[in-house]
Amino acid sequence: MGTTQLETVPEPKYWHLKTVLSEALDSEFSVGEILPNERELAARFGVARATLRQALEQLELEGRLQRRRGVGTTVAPPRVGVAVGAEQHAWPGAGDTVWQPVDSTVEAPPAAVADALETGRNTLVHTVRRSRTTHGQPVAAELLYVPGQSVPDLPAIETPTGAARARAVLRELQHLELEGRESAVELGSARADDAKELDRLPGAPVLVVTTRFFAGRRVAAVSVATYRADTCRLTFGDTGGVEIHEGPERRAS
Amino acid sequence: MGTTQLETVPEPKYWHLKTVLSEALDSEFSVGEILPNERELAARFGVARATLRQALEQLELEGRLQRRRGVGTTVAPPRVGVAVGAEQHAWPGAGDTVWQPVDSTVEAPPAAVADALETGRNTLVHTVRRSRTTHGQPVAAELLYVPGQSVPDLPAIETPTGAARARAVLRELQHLELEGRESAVELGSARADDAKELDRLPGAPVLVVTTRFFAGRRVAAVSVATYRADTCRLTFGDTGGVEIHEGPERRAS
DNA sequence: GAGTGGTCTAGACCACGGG
DNA sequence: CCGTGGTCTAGACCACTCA
Repeated sequence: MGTTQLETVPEPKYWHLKTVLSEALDSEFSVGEILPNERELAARFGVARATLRQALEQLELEGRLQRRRGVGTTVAPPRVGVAVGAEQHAWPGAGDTVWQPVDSTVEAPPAAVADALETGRNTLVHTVRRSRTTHGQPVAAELLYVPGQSVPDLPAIETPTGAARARAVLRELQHLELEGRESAVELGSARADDAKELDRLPGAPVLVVTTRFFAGRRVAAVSVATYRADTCRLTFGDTGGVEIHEGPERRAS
Repeated sequence: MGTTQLETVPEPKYWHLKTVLSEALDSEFSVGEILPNERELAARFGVARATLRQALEQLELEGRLQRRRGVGTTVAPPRVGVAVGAEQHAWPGAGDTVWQPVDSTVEAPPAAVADALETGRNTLVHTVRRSRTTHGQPVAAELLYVPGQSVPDLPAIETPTGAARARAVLRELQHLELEGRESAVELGSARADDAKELDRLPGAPVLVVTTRFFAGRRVAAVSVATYRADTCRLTFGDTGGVEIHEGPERRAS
């Protein structure tokens, strides 16, 4: 008896490091500032570089830091709020300024999308690639899947090039009456193509927003949008597209 | 000349590993099955354990695997869709079956919440802790912040114990006419208390849903709900709370 | 070419769960 | 107790950016 053994929970080093760094970021650094490099930080805290990196990874995941190979680690600006699923009854691309059509093809969608579209697994559909930027930074890459039935007049006006074709598909889509939409958000990791468009490395954490558009009692289109999880806060609600809040918002510690 | 140098992109080992494992999961394993332990897997693939772990981490992030210390690595079931922000005009706790009141206190909210509430930084508010489970598994932990003005009759009926007090606050809230709500989703990492409630380690990836409830042209309450990012898919839309889809949904490879 | 973050190794020990 | 995943180390080399 006597060995009361308080504090039986030895906090992992990287967790403690993260806390210390987080407080230092709040008090001693300003947005955009470059931190000392990893080798020096590790030495300064008396830990192995791998351990320090574990702490940095967490802070990057939380949107506090931004790391770039060959450049360094900088203090990230607060996450930007991006409106998602506003304009409940507007088709994508209707007078859109935030999304830029990039390309368009005809191909067989991945199985999960085919299921959501309720078409057969091997049915060809139109695809439209779009990218979204805010404040000059890429924040999202989207792939929109449109079954041929949803744009019956398209083949007649077959346009050759990528972006123009994309716009044509979006234009045809406006002819349908949109009845509703359903969205889901989940965590994913960036595929190689998305990563490139988002200016991140493959495997970077992303928020995947899957939306089903309903028209004529059918699923008229499916969109899979990939948002940078480190820089974005997705906003929903009755705001009509207005961003909820701006400023130094931080989660409770 | 002659050294045409195709494939100048040496794919990282862990990335390739992830792909190989992912395909193996699809074809050779079924949900709940236990994988060989990390040391054996690493040996089998001829890589260091740390490298293998990097691949496993990614797969866990994508909800394909579940790892538990002292137990092993198992194949995760498909993510469960949880409805968020349905019933646009219902207060939290109105005949709720998915959320369980846990506790309630009076305290000063964190700065970010105080800002969202538009109360002063040091104003005391009621807090209500709730937890959400699906299929017997904990999926979310919520902290609801309610300024005293929103529940003016509460002090008179001061109830002592935690869960009962939580229910009392929620009941008082129903008296207000809810005008709308705004939600935002972002990636975070679980704090120690949330992690415990979610049966995860601290730092585990979570989807943080911040909701502002409006009544009487004011922000009447703010909710910060923390969902397990590995097991959850958050659904929004005109579904009235019905889950969007069930089944073997997988993102495009 | 110098300096950064990204990948990888081969070890060690620890915390936890279950028999 | 044993086996599991979680943490940590001290190195090495690679890929990228920029002057």
